[in-house]
Amino acid sequence: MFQPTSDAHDADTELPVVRTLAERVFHQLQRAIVRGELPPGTRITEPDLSSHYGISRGPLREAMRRLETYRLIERVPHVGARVVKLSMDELLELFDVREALESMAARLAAKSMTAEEIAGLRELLAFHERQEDLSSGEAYYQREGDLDFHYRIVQGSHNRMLMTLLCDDLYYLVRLYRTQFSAKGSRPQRAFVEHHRIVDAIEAGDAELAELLMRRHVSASRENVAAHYARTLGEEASDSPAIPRIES
Amino acid sequence: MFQPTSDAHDADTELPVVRTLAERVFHQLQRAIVRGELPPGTRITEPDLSSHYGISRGPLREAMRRLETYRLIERVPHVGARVVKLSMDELLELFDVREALESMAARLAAKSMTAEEIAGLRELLAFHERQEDLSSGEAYYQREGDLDFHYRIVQGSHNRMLMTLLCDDLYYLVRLYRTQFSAKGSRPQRAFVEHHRIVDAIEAGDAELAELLMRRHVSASRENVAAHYARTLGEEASDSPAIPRIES
DNA sequence: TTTTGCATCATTGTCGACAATCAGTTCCCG
DNA sequence: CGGGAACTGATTGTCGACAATGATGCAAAA
Repeated sequence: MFQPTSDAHDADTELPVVRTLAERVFHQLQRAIVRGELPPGTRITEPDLSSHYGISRGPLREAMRRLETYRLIERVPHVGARVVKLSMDELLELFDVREALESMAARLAAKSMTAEEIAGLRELLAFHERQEDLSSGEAYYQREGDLDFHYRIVQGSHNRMLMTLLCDDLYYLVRLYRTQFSAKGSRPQRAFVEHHRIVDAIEAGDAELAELLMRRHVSASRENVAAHYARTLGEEASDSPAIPRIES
Repeated sequence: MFQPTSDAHDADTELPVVRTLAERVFHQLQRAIVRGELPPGTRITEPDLSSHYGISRGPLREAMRRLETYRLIERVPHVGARVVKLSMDELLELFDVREALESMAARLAAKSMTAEEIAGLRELLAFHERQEDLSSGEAYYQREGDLDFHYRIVQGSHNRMLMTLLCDDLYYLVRLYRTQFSAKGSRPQRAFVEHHRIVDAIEAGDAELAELLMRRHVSASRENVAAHYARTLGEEASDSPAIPRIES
């Protein structure tokens, strides 16, 4: 049911097992939305999409229904659907939810993670550090690698409901936010340190500490985004969207 | 979009505004499942249900898709769907998720709740106490009133994403668990006291305390369920896994 | 007797067409 | 000239039928 592999965010590049048309077009649409090919607010009409993807409206409606549950589109009966338009308020709300769920995940991970999983986590961090050393570019790291880290922690909680909520339901929303606000990490070094501290606590089996650190980690990220947004909101009084910096 | 009224659990008795057949049959099926009229594990076939409700398979499939997102049924492509079968492990997982989300909700509620909302909360508690005094039956309280309290706290967080997750996504799962495991409230008095303490903290604007109390409240409920389950499991000489202890 | 292969069948997936509803426009009336 | 009601066009909701897939049972062979 779940595929606790490390490369969950590749689920849209290498199409997983797709047994039905609706599933295929769902993944295609999801990828298009997350990548920004379908800009937020775009109105989605069933005839257009069905002809574009070469399928009938039946499977397309099922795909759209799934997109709705992932909160990537919003539908109104008899009116239509449009790609979700994200506001800064909602982004901050998402951070609160992540803080609650991911800190719980860290607590559970400290008690449930196996030695192999912890080793893989350390390896992941080392890999990311090498990446940063080489290209000094935190672009890839910030965009995907960081999510990989959080993703593994959640998997390590061994709580399937938590995994579903965070990795299936909220994961693509986080990615969408990053593309929409063109997130660039503004504090990769501190994030690296915090990641290491969290792994330390998990390895020591210190659930309390792991939870606290993860909580601060997500909270600091939230404050970073909020502060940057308030700053950019100072000079601009127009409708030009602010470009906040999002990290982890 | 949201209806932050106090009687959310009546959403299935008094049908809300239903603009489409799929919505109507969705609510009917949801109600049937939560009430236990469709026992867990029941295989659901589209032709049967479509003829039973007098609609075609199109809207029925849409209703089933929504039920799937609410985790009330499980579908497998080309195989079929069945009413979700709940295990004790999953129930405990649900408690962990609730502990994380509802404690966050209490924290936010302590900072965001209006005086009117707090007054309504106190009124709700007083009403429940009178109910208990009158019939000395914690049946209604345990089954619905308690959820009402938690529901209002979540609404008081003023975090729409949190509200959606807890009240829309997980709410009916909680109710289903209660009917399936025939939850008997074994500690109504303590729950009452804890509820009052939580409201006190919220009224004082003490976010930290409100969060901690809610966390302990949910955790205690979890331990209560786990202990009761372990006790009833005593006669069975199974390899019952140890119930992990969660401290707050 | 057990196992394997096949055939049948029920159920789900998909499609095209029709009906109901809504948004935008135009026309009429005050 | 402005406001409101009806019209038009498009889009969504619904339906029945066909195709594809997986499950079930039987029969034949080892």
